[in-house]
Amino acid sequence: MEQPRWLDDQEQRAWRGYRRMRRLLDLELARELARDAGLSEPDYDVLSDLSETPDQRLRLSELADRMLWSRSRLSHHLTRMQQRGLVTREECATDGRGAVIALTPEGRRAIEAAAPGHVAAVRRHLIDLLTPDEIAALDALTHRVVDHLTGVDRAPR
Amino acid sequence: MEQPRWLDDQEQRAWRGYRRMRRLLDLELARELARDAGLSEPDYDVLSDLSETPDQRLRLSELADRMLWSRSRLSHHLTRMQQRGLVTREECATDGRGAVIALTPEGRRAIEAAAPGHVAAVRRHLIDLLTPDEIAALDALTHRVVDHLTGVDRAPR
DNA sequence: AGCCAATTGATGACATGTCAACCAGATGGC
DNA sequence: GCCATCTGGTTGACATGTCATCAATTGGCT
Repeated sequence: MEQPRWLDDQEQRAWRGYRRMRRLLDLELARELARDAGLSEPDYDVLSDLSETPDQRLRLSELADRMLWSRSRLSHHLTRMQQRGLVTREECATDGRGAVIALTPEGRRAIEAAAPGHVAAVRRHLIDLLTPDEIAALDALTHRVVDHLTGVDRAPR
Repeated sequence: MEQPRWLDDQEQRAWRGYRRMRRLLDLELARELARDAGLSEPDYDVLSDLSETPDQRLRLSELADRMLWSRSRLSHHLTRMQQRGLVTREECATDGRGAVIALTPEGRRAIEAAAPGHVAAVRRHLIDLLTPDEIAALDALTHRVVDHLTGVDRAPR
């Protein structure tokens, strides 16, 4: 922390823009999702990830890793979703400790009902506002940052 | 929601990359901030916005608007920060209902101690990983989305 | 086989965020 | 000047997220 290298104007604008977009986009997507489908974004993410697996079911840890959630958070959230009948917990055949999370028919119905509207909202408020170049840039840049951040964990630092 | 126009591969990658970056970057910045300065990101944001005003003080609503927070959230958070001695609430001279939030010397010390490290982290994990073109693209694109989202509120829809 | 460290997932205590209800002070019409 | 209404901010109840801890298993090692 010798001499701070502050952000220049351009960098500052990009950083602030990012944070502002982040917040507003989140609010709007969450609002529409709740209004149109009765789901929160976390609900949607869980259902979405589950529905993408071949068997509609995943080990809790596997799901948590994909979502970048702590097991604790996921466990808590699942008990809530379970009470609403969206998912179930099953025993794991190969590991006595394990919990296998499965989509219920109701959960499947919920995600199928929610998805088109949600995708449309993502388009309306983000994707369709960008040029192809910008989408490509976003793809490249975000993945570079992600790679860096996941690399950091392994590195000794 | 007639026929959903799904995201194509490129769009999908950009969208997922964005969400992943969002999450990882947040975790890492929050982690370093807590470790190095004993502040949460919300703490930092409040202190930062306050410290940027000429007088180190702002009306609660004004602050809430800048931060895109609800008044309620800000009020709750301020009582916590107040208990830690980082900010104070003062009466407003021109409006008997009003609350003016001011940085304490301690709050000022906290933000000044935290800022260099935080900026460095933002550089290390984001800004310095991007090309100038990408930073410019990020600036342009985020502001376009922000403008769209803030315009939406006014529009009848 | 038997032991022990590591892993899985659940749980309780607590921090944080949201929502609706509320109160006091401001405002505007009459 | 008075009342209805609006606005700024606070509050309490509740939803959600984090953290530390715990019990049950597992798996490596001898």
